[in-house]
Amino acid sequence: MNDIPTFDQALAESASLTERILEAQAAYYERNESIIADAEYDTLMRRLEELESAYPQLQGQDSPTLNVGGMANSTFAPVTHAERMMSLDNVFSAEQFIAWTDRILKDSGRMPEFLCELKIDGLAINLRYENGRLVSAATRGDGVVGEDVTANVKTISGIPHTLAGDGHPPVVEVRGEIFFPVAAFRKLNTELADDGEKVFANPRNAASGSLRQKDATKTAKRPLRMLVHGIGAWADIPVTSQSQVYELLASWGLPTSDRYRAVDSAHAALSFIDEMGEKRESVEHEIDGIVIKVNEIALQRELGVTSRAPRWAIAYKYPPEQVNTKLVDIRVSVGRTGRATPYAVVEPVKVAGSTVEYATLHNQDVVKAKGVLIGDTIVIRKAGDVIPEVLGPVLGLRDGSERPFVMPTGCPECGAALRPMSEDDVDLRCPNARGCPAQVRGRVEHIGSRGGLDIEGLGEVAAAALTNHIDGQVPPLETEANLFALTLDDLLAVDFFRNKDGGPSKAALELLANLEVAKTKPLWRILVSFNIRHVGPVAARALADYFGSVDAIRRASVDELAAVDGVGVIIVESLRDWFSVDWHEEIVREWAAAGVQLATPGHEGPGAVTEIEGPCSGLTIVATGTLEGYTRDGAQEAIIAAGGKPASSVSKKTDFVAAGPGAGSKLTKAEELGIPVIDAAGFTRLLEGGPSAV
DNA sequence: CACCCTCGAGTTCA
DNA sequence: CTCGAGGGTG
Repeated sequence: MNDIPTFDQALAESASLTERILEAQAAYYERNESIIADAEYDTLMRRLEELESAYPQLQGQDSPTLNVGGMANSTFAPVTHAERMMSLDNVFSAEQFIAWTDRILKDSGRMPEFLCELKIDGLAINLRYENGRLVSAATRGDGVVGEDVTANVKTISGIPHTLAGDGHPPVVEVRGEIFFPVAAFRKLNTELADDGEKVFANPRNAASGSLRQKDATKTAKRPLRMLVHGIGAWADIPVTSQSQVYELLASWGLPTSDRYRAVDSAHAALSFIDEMGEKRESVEHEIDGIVIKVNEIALQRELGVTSRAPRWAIAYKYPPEQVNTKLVDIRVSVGRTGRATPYAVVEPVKVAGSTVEYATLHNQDVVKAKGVLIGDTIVIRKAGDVIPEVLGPVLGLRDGSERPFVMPTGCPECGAALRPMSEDDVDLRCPNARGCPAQVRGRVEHIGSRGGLDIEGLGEVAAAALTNHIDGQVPPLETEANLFALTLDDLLAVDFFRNKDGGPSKAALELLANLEVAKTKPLWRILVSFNIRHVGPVAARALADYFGSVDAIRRASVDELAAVDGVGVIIVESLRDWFSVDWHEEIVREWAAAGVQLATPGHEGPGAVTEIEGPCSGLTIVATGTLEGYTRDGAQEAIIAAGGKPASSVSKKTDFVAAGPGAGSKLTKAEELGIPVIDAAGFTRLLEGGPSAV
């Protein structure tokens, strides 16, 4: 049975499967009787797993699939909860949420106050206090019977062994969530990986693994945390609202979250949901949604519960960062260096805000390592919230029609035989550097890019228009050698640069004007535009500063080149290789002939570079995020002008990190290393007055 | 020679 | 942003 229904069908089906499985489990574990055959139980379980792998958001933490094997092979003693641990019903959209609030409205006759809180993606735990002393801690299990993890839970800091204050009933059960803080989880995984051990798939698994240690001293070493969010039945509870429950729990010394908000309309609840959705990443624990509860306790009692969930609360589940989609095809693209890169073509799907159609697979080894077949259902996520990444296939959804990817032997664009360029190169490359349209296009685009000559009007589309061979016609550019010799007539031969009336398009005029401007750009940009392997902005700058002209670099000896800071044997080799190719010589010749400035005016010739003296001399500064008043490149230039060194990554050697809104991992790293972080205003002060001005 | 710091290259979508 | 690899340093 491999047919996968739509989300709505899957939702309904998984709910009914879950119910039947839980019933069977309850009968088995509580009353020791089998109400369905083992084989049928297995079938239900497998089907549920299948649905959950197609729609991961269906897998709530109380899903029976997370408790495979039940208590049978557990090393922890079973504990029967005094009161059943309920789960929550889920909604997946604003519409479904409104439908839920409408029902509350209908059932109660008024729109109540709601309490919104984060739904922690951790492990549900029940703490039992007798006369104020913690006597038992148990996992949820199937809701009725859980596992006794008291010894382990007692090692978690922040969980009181004795309740503070008084006024607690003789026996009280407190419900909450144990989680592994995200930052600590990353650190743990790095350490595990360094030691060659298996890493945890996510913080919840890490929490689960850490809690279920036989040896509680191991649990103690893991930085688990807990937040409580509920209290078991208590007939004459001395408070009237859910928010007061939290105050009460906090007054007993229990850890409660401060990220909750009481709202008086469904609309306001949705705002909270949206707001937290955006802040999702900045919370210390993973959240998979928002829990909305009716705040008034009297009304909670009035609304009551169904067999498995209260009617007075609901979980709004965020769309997952990981989604499943179909791998339609694996194709191969060739970049400016000739490298042949396989990429996944997938059925378009929304992930973390944007629709993904393509995802790189890097090279054939990666395709093999990921184990994906064309036709597979695969799991996709956004790495760093931007770049789609294929995680792997959903094996349970294969039906036999999938086929493996075969790396082509020829270049998809020019047909030349692909081969590794050196002996231990895993990448296959198209050897036809001069004639392969894909490579010429890629190089021309690189010349126009921001890191290159920054030519507006020479982007992806224009580069393609200039280099595409259509119906065997010779394009305006055969190689980049002629780029600066382009005339209006050359451009008018291509549709892209013509208006409807046959005249030159705005793009054509813009390109010609900007090519003219580019001719006098700094020497390092020219070097970057040569597309010499291993020579990017930093190496190009070092070379340009030291030698001052293309000619001086070409004539320099190996030793002279290697004397430049940041240039080693590999880069030297690469430079000499480049200059020894005759059609590269032609690029230099033609560009010079077209008036491109191949030397820095006023440069004294090869020699040590005099350091710029400035307020930031000797400082290494990293700029990240959006700094008001600076462009990305502008910030770099400003650092150099002030005598500082702009770096692209944060390390112990970094002196300052200038971070604006949108800063990501570099900011985190800076905080980890205790490096001073400054904002845009501080950055300006630093540039003008040096470190003491900050 | 083993590390750590950087850089280069490829990457997607709005 | 991430990965792999070049360059420099102890």
